[in-house]
Amino acid sequence: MKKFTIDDVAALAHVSRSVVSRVLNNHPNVSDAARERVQKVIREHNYRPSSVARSLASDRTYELCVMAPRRSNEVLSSGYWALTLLGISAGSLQRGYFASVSLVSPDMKEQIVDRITRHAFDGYIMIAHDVATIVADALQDSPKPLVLIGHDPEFPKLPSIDIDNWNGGYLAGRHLAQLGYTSIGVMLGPKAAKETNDRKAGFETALREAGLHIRREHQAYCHYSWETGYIVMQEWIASGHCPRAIFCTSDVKATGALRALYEAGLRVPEDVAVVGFDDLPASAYAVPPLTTVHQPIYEKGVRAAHILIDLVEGKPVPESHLSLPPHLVVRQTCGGAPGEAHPGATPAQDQTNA
Amino acid sequence: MKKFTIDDVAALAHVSRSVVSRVLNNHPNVSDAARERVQKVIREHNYRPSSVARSLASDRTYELCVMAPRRSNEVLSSGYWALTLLGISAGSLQRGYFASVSLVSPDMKEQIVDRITRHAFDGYIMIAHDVATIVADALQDSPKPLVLIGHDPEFPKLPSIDIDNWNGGYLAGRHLAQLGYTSIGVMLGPKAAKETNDRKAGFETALREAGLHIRREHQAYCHYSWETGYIVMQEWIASGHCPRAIFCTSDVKATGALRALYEAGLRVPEDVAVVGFDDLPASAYAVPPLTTVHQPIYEKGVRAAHILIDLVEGKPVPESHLSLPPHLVVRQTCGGAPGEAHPGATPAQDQTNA
DNA sequence: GGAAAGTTTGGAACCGCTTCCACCTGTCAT
DNA sequence: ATGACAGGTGGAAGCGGTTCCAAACTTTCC
Repeated sequence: MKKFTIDDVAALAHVSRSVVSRVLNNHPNVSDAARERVQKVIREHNYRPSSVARSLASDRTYELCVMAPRRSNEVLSSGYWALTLLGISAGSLQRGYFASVSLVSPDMKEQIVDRITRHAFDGYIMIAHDVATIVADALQDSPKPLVLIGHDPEFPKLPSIDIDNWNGGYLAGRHLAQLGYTSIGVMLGPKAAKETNDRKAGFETALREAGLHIRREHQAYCHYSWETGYIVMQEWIASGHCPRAIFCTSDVKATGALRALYEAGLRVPEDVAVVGFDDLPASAYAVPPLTTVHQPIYEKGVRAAHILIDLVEGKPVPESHLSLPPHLVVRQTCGGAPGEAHPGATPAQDQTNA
Repeated sequence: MKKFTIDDVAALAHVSRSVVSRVLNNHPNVSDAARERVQKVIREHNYRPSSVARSLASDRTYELCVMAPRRSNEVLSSGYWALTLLGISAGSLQRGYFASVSLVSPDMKEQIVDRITRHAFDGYIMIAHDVATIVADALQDSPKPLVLIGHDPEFPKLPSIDIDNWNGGYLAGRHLAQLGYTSIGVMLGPKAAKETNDRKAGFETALREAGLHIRREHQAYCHYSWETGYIVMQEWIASGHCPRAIFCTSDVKATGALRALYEAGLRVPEDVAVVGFDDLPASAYAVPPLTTVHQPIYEKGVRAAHILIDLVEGKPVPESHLSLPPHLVVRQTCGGAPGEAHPGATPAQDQTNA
């Protein structure tokens, strides 16, 4: 069956294909009569212009490429990733673009780079910096714009969006200090990451303000995964001098720690208090529901999409490094004032409403 | 800056563009000398053919469209979705295709359908049937193949891949019955879904074989979400005759139930035993670690991709409704023989190794 | 009434690739 | 020698749109 093309529409509407094209693209200079005839034909035959042909001619694809790390399945299945993508996708759709994901891993580099550089996208979003290092060389002389989710000092010129990690750490530290905990441990992220150091610095500042400090052995650097949280916690418990409260720089690690505490027969928060970071949708349903630092994951995605599209369309982008504020969500893993309600009893719903 | 095109390559290699095209597509009839010259130029100038132009000329895009429900964020952030996508993406990549996701929701129907029908994809994969109902009319006369993840009697002619849900339910029922539980409740999925009924039938068969049955009030139909699991469990607890063991047809609901039990001061499994369904990566880190029916989510994705690509390439597809076997993963929410190790101590890793 | 300006139109080039076809070699059997 | 046939090559016609340009048709205004 022959495809129904713009020429068919033109013929049936008794106009030239130029007119049809103008109708398709909302150009002003089309007479009402012609416009109506064309629209009627389009409607009746359910005609859709080929995006491929259109892209070739106009050098615009309206496709955005989001590159996410393929990494361990924790990152993906924790919900962080899905929520980010959901945000990007929603933001793109609002502006008439589509976001499509490429899972990037070092071993697939060839294929990914190949695809990415084939002029099929109007712009790129990278979730997490390690993606950046993988594809950086392939993209560095790309004429297409690129935005990063998460600041990365290695790529100072790339527009990026992140949260105020220092403040996030500070909120966690102040909460623990205010509740009177003094023996405090911290499970950080990868040592090299900027966000790790920011969260750590904010956290330590809060403790210092309360006259506290963290013992060397209560400080661990580890990946974002359930397993590492679980293992580190087990080690602390086994060591005999387990901290009374811990700050995990991700909910996933906190969840792993929760399991280790449960298996060791320790109660949360009576024996050990826990505060996480991220406020993943699942964290409201942890046992006990997790007190954590909320970051607007979904919104980061939406904003990243808008920034990128502004760049694509040549609009001025005010700030090149945008920072969103985190906030503390108090649930049940830190105890707190007796009689205090559990503000986290209902999971945060804000993220899907946008 | 002018783009570097096939004609530039041709000129530099002193051949016609036909020859370059043949080299690009591994056509046999090219002399070794010419092939080498072309490849050299390609390498030196880092030339990449435009996928857009190529698609227009060949009517093949090597892009697969995967449609996932936009729905509530639970589905997305539970990991089920991400794992499926990961599988599809891996399966596609193996065959030289790319999978890109469209989040489908009724309110976005216009835009989604518009995009989907613009001849930009070689084929489609639908995750979950409700997606199918949204876009079904738009896609029904599409010449491109389509595969479904999850059987759906409404679309009998569509190739699909699923697990043996009946058997999954049976495994859960038998486990509970063997452990000696007699007062058993069940949280099912949406009433209309085929998988709900299959799991229910298998579960009930196992109970019947043990001479057991489920009381009317211990049977609830609800969405896949933490919240509904939480609420239903709370209601059962409040009713005064809470079942001694429950089967939740998704881990997400089971996790919600776990929180309700925790908050009511009930111990798992001592007071109430819980068995889930899915074996999401997070479930190994639930408190307590969740006993559940494992389904090969990642593999379903891989297989779906392969089936679709076979269809795209005109290869014969042996079975049109493929079923994969589930299996039981015993962890700590059901109790069990004393002294029995916890097989779930380490989370299932198989899914990412493929 | 006619020039100037604005609106609407169709023709044609072009985007970068694939693919059909005709043509030109050289090899081999007759 | 002559023909048949294979491998290798370049020319040219698409694929389905956008966009520039000039022509034709209106309207406005002196």
